[in-house]
Amino acid sequence: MRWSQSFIPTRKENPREAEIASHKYLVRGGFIEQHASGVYAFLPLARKVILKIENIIREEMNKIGAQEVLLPALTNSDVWKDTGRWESFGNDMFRLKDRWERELALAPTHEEIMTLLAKEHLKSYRDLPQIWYQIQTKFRDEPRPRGGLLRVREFAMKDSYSFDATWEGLDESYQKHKNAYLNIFSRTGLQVSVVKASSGLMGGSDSEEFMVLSKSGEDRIVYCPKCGYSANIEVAEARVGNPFVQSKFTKKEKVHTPGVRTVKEVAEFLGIEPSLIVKSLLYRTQDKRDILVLIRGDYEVSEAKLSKIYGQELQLSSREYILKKFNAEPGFIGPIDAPVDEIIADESIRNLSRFVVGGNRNDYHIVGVNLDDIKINRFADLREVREGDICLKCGGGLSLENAIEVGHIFKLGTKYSASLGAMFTDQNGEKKPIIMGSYGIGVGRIMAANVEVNHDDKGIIWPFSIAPYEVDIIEIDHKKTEDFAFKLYKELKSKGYDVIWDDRDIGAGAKFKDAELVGIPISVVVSPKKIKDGTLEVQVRKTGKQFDVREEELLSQLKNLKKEL
RNA sequence: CGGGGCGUAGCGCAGUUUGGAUAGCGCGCCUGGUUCGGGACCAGGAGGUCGGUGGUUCGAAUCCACUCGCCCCGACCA
Repeated sequence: MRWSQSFIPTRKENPREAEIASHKYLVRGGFIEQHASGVYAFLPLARKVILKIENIIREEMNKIGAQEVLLPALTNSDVWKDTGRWESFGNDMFRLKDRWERELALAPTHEEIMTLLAKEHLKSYRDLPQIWYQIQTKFRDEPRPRGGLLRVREFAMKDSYSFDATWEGLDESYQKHKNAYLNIFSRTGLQVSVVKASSGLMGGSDSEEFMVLSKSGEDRIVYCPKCGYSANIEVAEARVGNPFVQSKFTKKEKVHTPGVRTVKEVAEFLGIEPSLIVKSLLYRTQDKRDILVLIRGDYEVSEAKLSKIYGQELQLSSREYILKKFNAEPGFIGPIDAPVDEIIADESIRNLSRFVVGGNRNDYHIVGVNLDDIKINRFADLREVREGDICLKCGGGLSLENAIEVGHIFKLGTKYSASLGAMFTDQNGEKKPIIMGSYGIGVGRIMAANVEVNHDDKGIIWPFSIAPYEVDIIEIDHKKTEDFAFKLYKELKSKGYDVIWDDRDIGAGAKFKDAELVGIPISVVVSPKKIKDGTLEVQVRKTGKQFDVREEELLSQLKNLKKEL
């Protein structure tokens, strides 16, 4: 391709709305253009990158025997109602009506549609196992799109689904996907951590996420540098830092604590550690039960864990509601004689004694409290793991890191097959629900995460495998070297390189800047002076190295560079 | 949905506090010329419903109300 004829609208300045590197550079480099919040147009360069990523995905999926399909994005509401997700997806699902007022949805994912297809055709254990996948646009009405391509409302996803007759078969299909995913991410130039994850709306048992460590990521993962344990913070488990503590108070009594309502203030006021305070938080379930959550003062409640325990979203109660219910400010509520339906306590308070709780009356706390003084309905792990907590597996100290989720695999089991009646007949003539798995990859996120991880202050640094072009032929003075450059261009193309020829009649500086911004791995500079001596200059984007090569050595040099990049 | 911010030429911004005449600047774009190894220079030029609607006023980019859109921080997910 000639640059002069390409549609590559690069810009000198950062777009107003972009804050993170991938967003800035993808817009500045002329890859993407925003159309609406969380909706982007993909211009030629981005399209090329995406196609390269998709092809790598296809190769790896086909390698494990998966077959590509393409299902509708516009779907009938019935299927969603059958599995209950018409309700549970809530506002995240784009819904619409046709001219006959029939309800439709733009599919946010395809478990239902795939399962229906399986139901129609997979009738016998002889038809199993199967793996079907597609690369398709999904629609989710995200509450808050952000970070350019990191969180959008319309996005390409590779989603695959496995259908097995046995649980062992599911394990195998799952493992195949895991291996394929590791290949895909490594081939697209990403280092990923595989972490235990919450299965959320998908349901099912095991699930793991593929995470790219990046400060722009909106997920947080916990990992143990010693033994390699890693998990999404939503499900991460750990032992508390200092497990047994007893306060200086020797008997239970009410003390006046005027105006001190936060844990920090109470700790300072009473002269004790925050870990000796038991924090009480009031939550409300969807079915309107009041749950008092108790947790050690130096920890935060994980609402993800809480929701999992109750199987529904819990809402932290408002100040107004607490005032009405307790006749006290939120900072002063406590578990003793609390007017609630249930008291649930985090494991972190199990070993405490003579601790401090709210007095359920403004400006009062109760000190010297023991667990016997409280009627706790149950204990559970409700804590959000903190930096420095202790690894359950090896006793090492845990670390926290931000990450971008680029893939997620689930063992679904029979949730969808059972509710939609996708049954097969086994060898004994028994009808059983098909055992399923579902596996997703965010295609656009691979692109964005790549830029997050691979960039410098000049622009993007693509890995060779997914670069929009592999080689950029840069002419210093187009008028003088056009014939030479054209020959070189044809030659490199004939050797299979994806090459762009910067034949524009503009200053060399601008061409270098564009090449760096757009992130083409290798530039070959054609200078009128140097070609007289039979040399060309090679510039390597990643290392910043520049060196001259003899014309006849160019191809072998490129071959070597290709291996490294 | 709660909190914070923004909307002025294709892009990035100033002007709004304290209302006033032809709404500015840089980049980009067009024409001519000189240049040609790190976003060139000179000369000339085009380009605006000041997000929208309604109001206040002799007069609104500027004040008021409503509204639309976008970004960032918190609860979901690829």
